[in-house]
Amino acid sequence: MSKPTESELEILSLLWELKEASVRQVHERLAETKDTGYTTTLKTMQNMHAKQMVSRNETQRTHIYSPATNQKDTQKSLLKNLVTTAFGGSAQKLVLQALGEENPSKEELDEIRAFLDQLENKK
Amino acid sequence: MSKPTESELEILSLLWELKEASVRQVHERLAETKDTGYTTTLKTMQNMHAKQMVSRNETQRTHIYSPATNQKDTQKSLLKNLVTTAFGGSAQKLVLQALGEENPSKEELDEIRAFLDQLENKK
DNA sequence: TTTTTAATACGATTAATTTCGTAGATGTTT
DNA sequence: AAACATCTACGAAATTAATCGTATTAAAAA
Repeated sequence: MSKPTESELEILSLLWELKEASVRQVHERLAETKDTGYTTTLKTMQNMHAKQMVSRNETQRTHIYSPATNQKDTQKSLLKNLVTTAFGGSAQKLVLQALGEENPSKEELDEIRAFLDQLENKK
Repeated sequence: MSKPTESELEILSLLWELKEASVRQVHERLAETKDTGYTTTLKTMQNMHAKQMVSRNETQRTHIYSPATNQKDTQKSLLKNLVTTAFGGSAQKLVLQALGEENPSKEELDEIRAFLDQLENKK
């Protein structure tokens, strides 16, 4: 399963959120931040379908797309890629940097602590 | 400051590590994992220089390059980009996912805990 | 001093990605 | 039914990124 391009990832991300959507729906969301034509979105989604990155229901004239790639796996590989290319291979550094930027709430901090404990117990 | 391409990031990353290096030195490191010609590396580094992504000392025949973009800032913007495109805007999710993958040592876990405490005290 | 080695510059090519126009089909409205 | 709107398909242009070949110059070795 090949790495999604930047444009593909934008769309994939929307599909993860929406679970399923028509080209029109995706396009309208994209249009909020981007200024490209409808057929551009269509073509990109067709490409994604050809690559089996999304599946689609063709029983209606308006096709309905849904993600075919697991969100977790994709996130995992993108993260791994970022860690090796930008963080010298240290996920630790990435985590600290991300935490520093996020300004997390007390609840989020506790959630992370709980997760850390859980990881530690596994050893 | 524009986003580095994939190839540029590989080089930038090496320069962050080495502080400064000639094209030859960078190329030899790249050659460990990649199979492209010397002039490809050279050209990419020249492009980076044109974009002011790196600076170089030209007093010697062999130019010495160093990063001109701050590592932290670049990491920050790449992280932000990944969070919005792949993690639906939630840095929290990214952190948990990264931790889950990393299988961190006890020491690293403690270091993260210390950092969390520090963040909490700031509130 | 001649030859060889190692560097930069730079254009050109190839490859990948993004974008869009147009044709044709199928619904929808009047 | 005619006009209009909304789809998909598909090719092709435009843009961006990556790769390399060749010319030239400078240093090092013979």
